[in-house]
This record gives sequence, structure tokens and C-alpha cells, in this order.
Amino acid sequence: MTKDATTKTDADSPMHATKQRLIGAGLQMLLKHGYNDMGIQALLAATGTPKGSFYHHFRDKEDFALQVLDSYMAAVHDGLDACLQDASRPPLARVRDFFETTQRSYREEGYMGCLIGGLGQELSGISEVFRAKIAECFSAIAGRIAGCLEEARQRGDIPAGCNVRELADLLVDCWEGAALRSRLERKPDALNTMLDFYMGAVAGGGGVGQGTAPA
Amino acid sequence: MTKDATTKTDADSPMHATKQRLIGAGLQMLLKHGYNDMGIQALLAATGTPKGSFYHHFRDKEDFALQVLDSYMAAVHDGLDACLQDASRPPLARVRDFFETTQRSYREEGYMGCLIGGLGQELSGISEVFRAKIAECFSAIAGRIAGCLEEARQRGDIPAGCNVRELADLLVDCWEGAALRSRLERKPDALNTMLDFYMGAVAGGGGVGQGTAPA
DNA sequence: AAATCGGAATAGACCGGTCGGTCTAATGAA
DNA sequence: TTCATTAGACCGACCGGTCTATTCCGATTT
Repeated sequence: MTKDATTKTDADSPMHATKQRLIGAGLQMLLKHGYNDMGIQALLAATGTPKGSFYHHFRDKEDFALQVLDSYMAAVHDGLDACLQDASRPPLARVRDFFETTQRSYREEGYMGCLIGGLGQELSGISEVFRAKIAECFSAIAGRIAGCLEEARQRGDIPAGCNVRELADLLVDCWEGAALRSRLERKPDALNTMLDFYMGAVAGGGGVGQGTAPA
Repeated sequence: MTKDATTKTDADSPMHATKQRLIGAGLQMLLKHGYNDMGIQALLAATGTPKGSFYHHFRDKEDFALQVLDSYMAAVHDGLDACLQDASRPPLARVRDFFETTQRSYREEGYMGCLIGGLGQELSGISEVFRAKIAECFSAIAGRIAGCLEEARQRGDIPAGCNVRELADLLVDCWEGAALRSRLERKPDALNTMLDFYMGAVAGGGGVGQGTAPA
């Protein structure tokens, strides 16, 4: 079995500076332009990289985007680690904290939204590779959140009969929709409203849908 | 009012058959490929149209996509008309009916999702024209739904303190996220779960998050 | 230490293909 | 006639990707 050099994010190699630079700039460009509108030439010009280097480090454009996605997912998992594992806080608060942190990072990027959602929309119709990969990304994130919701369920913070996996998938899905809206409107309101609604509803309760008072 | 059953993309022109054909095929291709991956050549080949006809009816590719979007929105408004105006049914049931109808149409198209959401994700970062237009599309749909929710509020079907416009925006946003997930997984589960959750939560209540039993 | 070697990485000219878009001419209906 | 529409050859630009050449740098040899 030949060694699969593609799509590896892990750090068994030093990951040369040039490759890092390309992936970093590629993330920004993919967030803004999406896949099809991001040109290799533009990426090389923006980073001052000759073409030979790019095709030395990446098999082709698809391989590159998949590795950018791996890098993005690694950052997401880091965020999940940082938020969900703080055993001193109630599990629902940890989940909320993760999404509030994510929302902050969206703003810092200028409301370009979520790379996974963006590439998913653009490519799921034309690339089985991306479709499957991105579905797996969402599933992985939801899996992490489901674990935290299960803690909440066992503490009685959410109803015992809940299907935590379904609730976690739902949260991720709604989040992506709100992220699109926030991207379109260049403001975080949709994200905040969605999070308030979800947390209110899942915790069993009162006050649902009574956000900001009507004007 | 003209008979013009199909779309009122433009004012009151009879809308030539060739133009109709291009818009119809363009909708399918834009749903599957998105904007940047949809080639004019491919569209012309698929419809047997010479290039001269295309550029006679449309200024350029952007103009074409915008008109496809207009046509799509007209269909959405037709769906809203058909579902939301049936005064014999409770308003919340009408809202639900609209989304269930929409979900059925997604399946019939092979789970290509929503054109508005797809183009929104792909183009909002690079085209101010599309960004503003698509934001307006979502706003218009949410406005229609908010009207129906207001009826529900006045009947006491949802809490009196609700901000119906916010609730309607939220519904549209979460729907789009679930539509993306359903597209990625080629199945409607995410859409159904989302709708159940929303309706349960907004109506004030019980049973939230207790969908299908775990396997 | 100096010389040498070899693969990794850089460098950019170059390629075929396709893209969106233009142009001129033929055709059809009023 | 007149003008909207059809028809498709044609265009320059740019795309992703290949190719050959060069440079860099640590390991090996002496």
C-alpha cells in the first residue's frame, strides 16, 4: 500500500514555511472567493510564491483546497477543545461559549462566514470528494457537541428524553444558516438570535422568541 | 394583469420562448453547478441555443443569473401565496405547510437545495450586487412569513411578547442551514428535524428535541 | 574542514483548453 | 422595409497544470 501523501494535516513533517504561507493565504482567499473563483495565479501573486513551489507542495488545486479545509478543521477542533472541556462550567454554557467564540472570529474576518458551509454549498453538487468530506466535517463537529449535550442531559439541564445527537446536528445546521445570513448582512445579529432561541428552547423553555422588543 | 403565467421577471413583456428555455435550464444548472462553474457554452449546448440568442436576451452572465434568480423568487412567492393565504387553516399550520412543500420540491430536484442560499454563499464575498439582492430575497420571504406569524400571535398560538419579524428571520435562516445539510447528505432529515424543533419551540413548548427515537 | 553529492524547494517560461463576450450575417415576421 | 431574433465563427484573456532549469542545504566522504 502506497503512502497517501494527500490530505494530511498532521504534523509528522515540519510543514515548510512556504506551504504554511500558502495554506494561510488560501484560507482567506477561499473564504472570500470560494473555490472556483480563487485562482492559483492570484494566490501565488498574493504570497510571492512561484508556481513551481505550489505544485511541489500540492498535487493540484483540489488537493490544496482539501488541505486548507483540514487546517480549518484543526482550528475548529482546537476551539472545541478550549471551550467544551472546561469541567468547571455547566455543559450548556460551554456549548454556547464555543459558538460565541466562533461568532467573534467571524467578525474579525470581516463576516466571511464559515469555510465548511461555503465550500459545501459551492461544491457539493459537482464534487463527490468535497461533498463527502464536508458532510464528515459537520458530522464530526456535531459529534463533539453531542457529547457535551449528553453531559447536560445527565445533569437534567435538558429533558431526559432528548436525542442529543439530533439536537447537536440541528444546532450545527441552524448555525450555518445563520452564518450565511450574517455574511449577507455583514452583521452578527442572525447568529446571536439563533443562539438565544436554541438555548432557550433546548433548556426547556420560557421566553422563547422574545428577543429584542419590537420597535 | 397579463396572463403570463410563468414569471414576471421583467415588466410586462411576453417573454420569448427562447428566453424562457434559457432561464429554465439556467435554474437547473445554477442549482447544481453554482455561478462560477456554470459555463455559458454548456448552457447553450444543453438547450440547443446559439450564442447570439443568449446575448440578445441577456446583457451578460451576471444579468442572466439575476434574471434566473428573479424567476426563482417569483416561484417562491407563488408558493407563499398558495400556502399562507388559506384563511381556513391555523396560521402556524400554513407556515409549516409552505416549508413542507418546499422540502418536497427539494427532493424532486435531487436535493440541490435552495438557489438563493447557494448563490448567496458563493457570491456574497465577491459581488456587492448579488450580496444585496440575495439579502433582499431573504428579507422578502421572512416578511411574508412574519405576517402569518403575526396572525398566530394575535390568536394566541404563540406568546404575545414575540417579535414575529425576528422569529421569521430565524426560521428562514435555520431553514437554509438545514437545506445545506440536506443537500450534503442527500436526504431530507435535517429539514424535518429543524421544522419540528422550530414549531415545537415557537408554539411554547413541550417535547422539544424529542424527535425520532435513537436507533 | 573542504569537497561533493542529491534530493527538496524555488523559479518562471510555456502550453492547450476553455472562458465570457463580440462581430457579422442570415432569417423571420409584421 | 424594418427590426427583432437566430446563427455561429471568432477573439483575447486567463485558467489550471507541465516542464526544465536552477538554487538551496544538509548528509556523506575524504
